[in-house]
Amino acid sequence: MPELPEVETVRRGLHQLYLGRPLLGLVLEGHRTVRRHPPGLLRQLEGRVLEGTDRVGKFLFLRWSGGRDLVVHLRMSGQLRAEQRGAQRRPHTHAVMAFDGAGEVHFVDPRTFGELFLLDEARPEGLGHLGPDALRLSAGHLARALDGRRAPLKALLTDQRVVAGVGNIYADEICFAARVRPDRPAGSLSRPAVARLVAGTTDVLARAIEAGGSTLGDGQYCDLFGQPGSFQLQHAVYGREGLPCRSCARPVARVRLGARSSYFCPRCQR
DNA sequence: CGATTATCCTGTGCGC
DNA sequence: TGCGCACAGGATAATC
Repeated sequence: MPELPEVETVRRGLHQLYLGRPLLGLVLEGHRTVRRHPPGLLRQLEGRVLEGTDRVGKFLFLRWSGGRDLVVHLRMSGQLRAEQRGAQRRPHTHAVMAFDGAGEVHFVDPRTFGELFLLDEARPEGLGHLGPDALRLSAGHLARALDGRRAPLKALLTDQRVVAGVGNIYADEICFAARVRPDRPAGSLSRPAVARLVAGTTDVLARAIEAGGSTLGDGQYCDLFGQPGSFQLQHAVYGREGLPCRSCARPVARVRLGARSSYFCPRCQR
């Protein structure tokens, strides 16, 4: 599932392929992909030049000449794929952006949770609720966010208002790196544990970006070119229930937090 | 207010 | 073989 490292990998691909290219056309199919404002507003992007790309958490930004930002969120099953001009659309293709001299980008999303929207037109509040991007997380901010909270640590690590970009997979990997159980009450963490979480966040996400993200067995995530990531090969705990901990060889445990599976090493993580 | 649960959706893989 | 169902999970609305 696309989390920060996967979205960053896609962003870099878009930047590499399409920066400086004019958008010839943007075609939408279906009614769910643009839902924060009238879909027709996207037509104002046609003819504009892609001047930059950005990312906050799992939100991807395409910045266009004239000062418009198209926001893309892949949610769980969304993909952006680079295609040749006029390429056949695979199933669940909901948007096609054609670039002058650079082929097309297809937005493919079987579960239709993903979305596109123009930043200025977004309702209700835009993206102002997002916490700091996970790569810019500070110990002070995290300590304040966790202070006094009884909810499981992982619930706050995956709360985009606390820190933007961490989802179910990387929250488990970060907790392992910090040697803290994901089900610990958030407010019970010591100051050193919070510091380890911040360091673990930076380290895990940076290594995951380096590896092109994680592609699980379902093959849901791939980059613009259809290539899977390889960070799953380095996962310490996620998806490894019963397998030996890479550090102490004890079996990795799985618990459910909320409705999500969470993996941890009962010995290495307290 | 904080914490939990339901909702959106489809492909996949499992048990019976 | 086929059917039903649990599961995967990001963000947000609803509810406790």
